[in-house]
Amino acid sequence: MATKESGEMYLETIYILSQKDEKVRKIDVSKYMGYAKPSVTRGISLLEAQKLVKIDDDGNIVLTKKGEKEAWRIYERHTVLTKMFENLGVDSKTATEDACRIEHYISDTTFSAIKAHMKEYEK
Amino acid sequence: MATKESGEMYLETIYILSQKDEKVRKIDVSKYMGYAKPSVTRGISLLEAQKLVKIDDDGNIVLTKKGEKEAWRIYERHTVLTKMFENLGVDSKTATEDACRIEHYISDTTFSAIKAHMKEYEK
DNA sequence: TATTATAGTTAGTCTTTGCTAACTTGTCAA
DNA sequence: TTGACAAGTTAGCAAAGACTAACTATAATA
Repeated sequence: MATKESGEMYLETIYILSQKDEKVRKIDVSKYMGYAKPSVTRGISLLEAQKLVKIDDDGNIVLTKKGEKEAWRIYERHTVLTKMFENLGVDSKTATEDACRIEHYISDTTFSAIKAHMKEYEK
Repeated sequence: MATKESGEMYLETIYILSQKDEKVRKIDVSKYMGYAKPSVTRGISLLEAQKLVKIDDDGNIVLTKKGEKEAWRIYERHTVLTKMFENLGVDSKTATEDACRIEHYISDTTFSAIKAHMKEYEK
């Protein structure tokens, strides 16, 4: 899983957009992330090279099994971290922003510990 | 405080080394961080330009008031985050590694919330 | 004093990841 | 059919931040 921050953001965006809309094109990613079209072209092509997404015949971006798994991994970090920060009293906006930055840097070990703690806390 | 990850790591390293040894030179930073000497030369010169450190007549790196404050800010994040992860059951090594990556990305707001929570928890 | 090792610098390279400019392609309407 | 617009690509630039190679300068020792 050598995906780094930039790639992870593209992946997460594709994941989020495909929850909302059935079809995701590069222009959607471009608009959502606020990146120029050529940046997206390249960003996505790197994901393609890693077999994380493919482009179907109509030009839609489709997550592969592997991509889906990885995207979920990041998205889960995002939601759990956001929740944790909110539980600590941080406002929604800041909690999301921080989660969005930190999600790329937390190890599996630490994330598991956080998740376990949250589960406990929920009770 | 527009210092970013790389600069923050140099600053934190200087801070840590100056706790241990009275004098800190670039070569010490180089060895501690595992970076090549020219990288350190430039890294430190960027800190100088921001008035975060200065080089005294003997070539020692000295934190300015501003640098000291900023270094402490980062170091505190480091220690508090490490402690938090350890409290959640994460092993020392992983806790430190994660803290070290995350310390650069956490907002003041969220960090304050974490600190408050830890203080509560200590009781 | 001359030699040598260590610290530090200069110059220039590489990778990542954003950008703009300008082109191509495909669709839809006048 | 032609014109125009939107999506996407190609080519090349820029900044950050690491690197190596090779130089200089300082300091200690034979």
